[in-house]
Amino acid sequence: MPRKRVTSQDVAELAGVSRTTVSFVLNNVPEVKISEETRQRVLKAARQLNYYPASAARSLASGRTNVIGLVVCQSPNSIFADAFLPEVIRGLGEVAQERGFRILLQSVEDVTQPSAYIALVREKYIDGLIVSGPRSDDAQLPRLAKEGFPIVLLGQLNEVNFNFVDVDNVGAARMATEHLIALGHQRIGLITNAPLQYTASRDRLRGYRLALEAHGLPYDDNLVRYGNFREESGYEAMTQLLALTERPTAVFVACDLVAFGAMEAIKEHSLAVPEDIAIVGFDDVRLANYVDPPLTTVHLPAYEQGRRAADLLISLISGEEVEETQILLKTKLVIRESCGAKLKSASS
Amino acid sequence: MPRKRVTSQDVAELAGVSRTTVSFVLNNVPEVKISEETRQRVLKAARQLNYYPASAARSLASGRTNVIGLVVCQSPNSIFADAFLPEVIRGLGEVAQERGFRILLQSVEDVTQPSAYIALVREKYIDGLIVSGPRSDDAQLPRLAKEGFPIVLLGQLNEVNFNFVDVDNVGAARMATEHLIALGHQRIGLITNAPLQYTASRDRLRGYRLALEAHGLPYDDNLVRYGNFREESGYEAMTQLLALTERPTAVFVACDLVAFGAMEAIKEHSLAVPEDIAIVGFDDVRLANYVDPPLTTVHLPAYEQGRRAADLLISLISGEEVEETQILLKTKLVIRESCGAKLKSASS
DNA sequence: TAATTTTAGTAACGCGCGTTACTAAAGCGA
DNA sequence: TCGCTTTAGTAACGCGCGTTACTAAAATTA
Repeated sequence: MPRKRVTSQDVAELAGVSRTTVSFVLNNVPEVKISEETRQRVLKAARQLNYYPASAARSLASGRTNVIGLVVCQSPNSIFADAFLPEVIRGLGEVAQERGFRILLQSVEDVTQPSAYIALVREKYIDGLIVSGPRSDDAQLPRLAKEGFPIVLLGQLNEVNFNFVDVDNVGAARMATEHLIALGHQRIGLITNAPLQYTASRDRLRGYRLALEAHGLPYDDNLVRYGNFREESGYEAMTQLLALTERPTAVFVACDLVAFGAMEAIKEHSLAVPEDIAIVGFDDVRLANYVDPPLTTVHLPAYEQGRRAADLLISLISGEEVEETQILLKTKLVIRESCGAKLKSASS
Repeated sequence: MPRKRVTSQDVAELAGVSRTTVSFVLNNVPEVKISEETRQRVLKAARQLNYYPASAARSLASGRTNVIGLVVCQSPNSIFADAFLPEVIRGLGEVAQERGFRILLQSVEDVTQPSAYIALVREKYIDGLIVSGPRSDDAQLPRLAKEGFPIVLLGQLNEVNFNFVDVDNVGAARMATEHLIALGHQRIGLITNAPLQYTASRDRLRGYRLALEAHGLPYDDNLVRYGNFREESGYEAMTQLLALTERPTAVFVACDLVAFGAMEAIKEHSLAVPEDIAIVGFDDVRLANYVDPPLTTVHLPAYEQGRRAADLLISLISGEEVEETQILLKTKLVIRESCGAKLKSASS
């Protein structure tokens, strides 16, 4: 005997009012006056019947779903930054719940077939979209944005004027490099996280250069190599740096995984980190705390990114005036042992 | 000029048929005959108008949403098994997409307030539920199940007769222990992943005992200690084992994180892994491949779990006859260096 | 040819709610 | 008392679709 679904009609009858009144009370429609007494009667009836409005009917009538889509592109970045996605989800989920939204998850494996999430929009499953790890070869996304559909990127795309929440890569890279400079290093190498077509890579390179310039250090092309997310690329790049006649005394590796590969190469040359070569990474993968020596690295505020993205998107959906639609979040340098800072402070 | 939404009415008019016919064609209703010619006309009109049915209207009329809920309880297990959630999501997402379902994500932080996902059900956002890391103190879940709402657990709960997809913990623990036995160990310790109120802990203990029994080895209470997900507990437990007058030559640690702690303790006693004490872990956290020595451990088929769970749930929702509603997945032992197997094979 | 079945399609209802336009009653000052 | 405003609430429409019950025409059978 699965009792029939309780509708607002049932609540209305029990409370002795019209269905309209029930709707007004439960939605707190401000411009309609309802006496406190009937309001309480309605609320009581609803509680008594354990009434839940049917989402489908509600969104059919209102044109809104109160659901936001989270599109997760399984790009190399997000795959290797292990704890990133769960943290983002945590932040996102919290804010969504606070503001009465649900999260619809769409993971996109096949990048050539990104249209999966388009259906979410067309079929009106969702009111807005958060895209993690957006691809610049995705033609659908700019189109949607141009139609005025609310979108927030976790990451950046240079083409169109997207709303986004991202990490301040320039600032982070600069901070990391300056940390090495402050430790007395003059010849500082860079191994990027990825080829330069990635915005993040370019930005981190820029931060590195800014740091050098700000401290009067020359920029030397020979000291810059390019990683591609993976360890092997770091191993390879570091091997090249070590082969230099004048090799760097410190290297900023703009991706932890790549940094692990780099450290491997250093070990194989019977050199020590940080004594011979200091290393600073980027991402603060969980692993970073466990390698030998523990890696000094830039921590990503994934949780905060999730929160801000959700908040921004929901504000856009709700038609609120938003002052800041392109948000760069500050990062934090986690100082462990690979940079040699603790060595310094111990010896001094 | 955001052109008005295209409805099935528009398609009907363009195709010169009734709206009913459009619905029949697009939903492939089998018991209704539509001539191939009009069918094509309708399909063409739909394509031409770029028609997408509105999900809200559809589910209001049909009573189904084609959405499944994924409830992620941030329990200690899932938090520390870093790559677990993304993998599960990947598997889940694939199957869901294949079978025409979406995924609604609900992360539950506050365990005392699990009712958040109840609203998902009551408000008819979803047709079924997948619960990752279910809590036994969650009173809502059994109630829902009793009402006949389709639920699949990722994990197990002993109280009610839930459908679930889980790892064969008994078999996995037995396999791990037997691996150590096969390597010649006679005194094998056990450090559990968690206290015994957790089903998984009990099962792994049981697998350990079964392995001993099967090979005529005595079970010794002194060799069994209890972890609680975290490294420190492993450190602590191993320290106790090392203090034994007759200490084990190998230890099966039923959780990688705990195993890391244990290895720490071993190192501090100036003992070597695996020469002095062999270690086998459980989870195959990404880290496992990078610690020193790389950890031999039980790999969890997270991706497969996601797939099977989605498949089972959708079958239940669709009212299909399902033969197996309680699924135990086989695990795989990943042999690295901490167990000493490679040592053996090299020396022999 | 008439009676029956099959084929191809339609009219109309209902899913449960938000919302607009309207009304009846009460309050209020003159 | 009358006209006017405010208060409190309602009737009715529409959101866009699935689905049932029905029908007209064509095909088949007797």
